[in-house]
Amino acid sequence: MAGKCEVCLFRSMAASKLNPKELELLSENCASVTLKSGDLLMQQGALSSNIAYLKRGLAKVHIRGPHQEQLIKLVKAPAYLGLPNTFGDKINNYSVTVVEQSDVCFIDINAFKNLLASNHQFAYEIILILCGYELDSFKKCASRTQKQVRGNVADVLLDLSDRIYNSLNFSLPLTRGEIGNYIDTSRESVSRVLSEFENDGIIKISGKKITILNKDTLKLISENG
Amino acid sequence: MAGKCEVCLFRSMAASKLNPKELELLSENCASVTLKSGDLLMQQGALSSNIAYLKRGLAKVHIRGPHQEQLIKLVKAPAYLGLPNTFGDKINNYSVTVVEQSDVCFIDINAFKNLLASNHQFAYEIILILCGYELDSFKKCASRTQKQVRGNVADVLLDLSDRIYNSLNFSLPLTRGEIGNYIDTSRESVSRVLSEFENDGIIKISGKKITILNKDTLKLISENG
DNA sequence: TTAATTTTGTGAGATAGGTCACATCTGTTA
DNA sequence: TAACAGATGTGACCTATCTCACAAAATTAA
Repeated sequence: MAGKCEVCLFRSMAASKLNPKELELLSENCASVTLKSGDLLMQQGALSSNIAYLKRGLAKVHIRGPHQEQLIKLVKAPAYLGLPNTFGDKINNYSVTVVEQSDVCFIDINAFKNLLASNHQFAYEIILILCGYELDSFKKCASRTQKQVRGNVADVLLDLSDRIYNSLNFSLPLTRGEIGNYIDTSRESVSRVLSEFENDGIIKISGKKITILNKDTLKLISENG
Repeated sequence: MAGKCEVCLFRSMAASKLNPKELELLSENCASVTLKSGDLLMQQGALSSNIAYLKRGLAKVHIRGPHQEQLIKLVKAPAYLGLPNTFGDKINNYSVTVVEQSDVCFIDINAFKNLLASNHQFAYEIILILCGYELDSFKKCASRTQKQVRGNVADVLLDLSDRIYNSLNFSLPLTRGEIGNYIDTSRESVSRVLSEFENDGIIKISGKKITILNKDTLKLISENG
C-alpha cells in the first residue's frame, strides 16, 4: 500500500499540500475500493469510522426527512465525502450512495486528524472545501424554493450538463422519481416537464439518454422559472 | 485594545484554544462594535475583509434568490459569521443583518488566517463549526420541503423557544412576511396558521409577543406537518 | 428468453397554498 | 399627539402541483 497516495493521479488539492512523509502516513491508512451503482457508501445512523474520498465516479448524498428519504446533492469526483459526518458526531448524520461505478478511498479518521494537526495548509484546504459546501447549500436553498418545477428541472439538466458531465449529451444518473425528490416535486411532474421540453424541441430524450438541443432556452427557463 | 480577548466573557470555544500570545494577536486585530436591529453586518457583493464574531445578540443570514431575498437562517450569539464569505472568495456571497441589538467583533482576516496556521486546535474547532453548519443545512432542507405550512410554522416557534430564547414566552424577532420567506410560504399563510394555533389554544399572541401554551401539541404538529 | 419488477407517460380530479383586496393595527416620526 | 408608513388579519378566488389510476416501456432476475 505504501507510496500509493504519492503517485495517485486523483490526489486532492488538499493532499497535494502534504509532504512525502505525510503522504506515506496517508497511504498506510487508506484503503481503495471500487463500488458500483447503488452501493451504499456511508449509512445514516451507522458509526462513522472513516473519511471517504471519491477518486472517480458519482455519488448522491441523502438524509432521512420527516416523511421520506431526501436527496440533498450529487457529488462528482474528486471530492471528500462525509466530512461533517466524521467530525463532531460519532454517528453518520446522512447517507451516501454511489450512482455510477466509482473508486473510493476510505481514510482512517485518526490518520486524517493527525494530518490536519501536522499540516496547516492541508487543514486550510479542508476549511475551504467546507466553506464551499455551505455556500452551495445556501444558493441551492434560495433557488429551489423560489422557482417552479420547470425552472428546477431546467436547473438539474444544466447542472448535469455543465458540472457533472461537461457535455450536451449524457445519461441521466437518477430516475424521474429521484429528480422529483431532489427538486421537491413529484415523479409525475418531472415526467410532464421533460415531455414538454422535448415537445418544445429543447431536449431530446430516449430512455435515460438526454441531449440538450437548445441550451439558451433552457437557461432562460432556469432564470425565469 | 490589547488584552481584551483574553478576558472576554463571550470568548468562543475556538478562541479558548489560543495561548496568551495568540490571544494578544487576536485582540490587536479585533474591533468590537454594538449594532442595533436592522443594521447590515455584512453585505452580499461587497468585499469581504473581516470575519465577524457575534458576541451577543441575534442576526439573520440572507441571500439574493432568483426572485427575491431569501432568509437562510437565524444565528444566535455566540457564533462566527461569514466564515464561508471570507475564505475562498474575495466577495461576500451572502448578507447578514442584525435582528436584535448585538455586540460584534470584526476580526482581521489575515490575523485569523495566521491563527489557523499557528494553532491546529483552533483550526480544528473552526472545522467542527463548519461541519455543524452543513449538517444543519441538510436537516433543514429535508424538513422544510417535506412539511406543510402548519408544520413549518410550528418548527419556527419551537426553534425560537428552544434554541434562541430558552423560554415559552418571547417576542418574535421577525415579521410574518419574514417568517413566510424563511419557510417558503406567504405572509398571509403564516398569519392564518398563527391565528389557527391561537384559536386552538396552542399559543397566545399579542402583537409580537408569543406565549407557547401547549408545546406538546406544537411538537406533534411539527412532526406530522 | 420469459417472467417479474421497476420505471415512465399521461389524463382527470382534488387541494394546499398563492394572490388580491381591503380593513385594522401598531409603531415611528415630526 | 397627529399623521404616516409598514405590519397584520381575513375573506374570496385562482392555479400550480399533487394524487390517483392505469397502460406501456424498460430493466433485472431467473
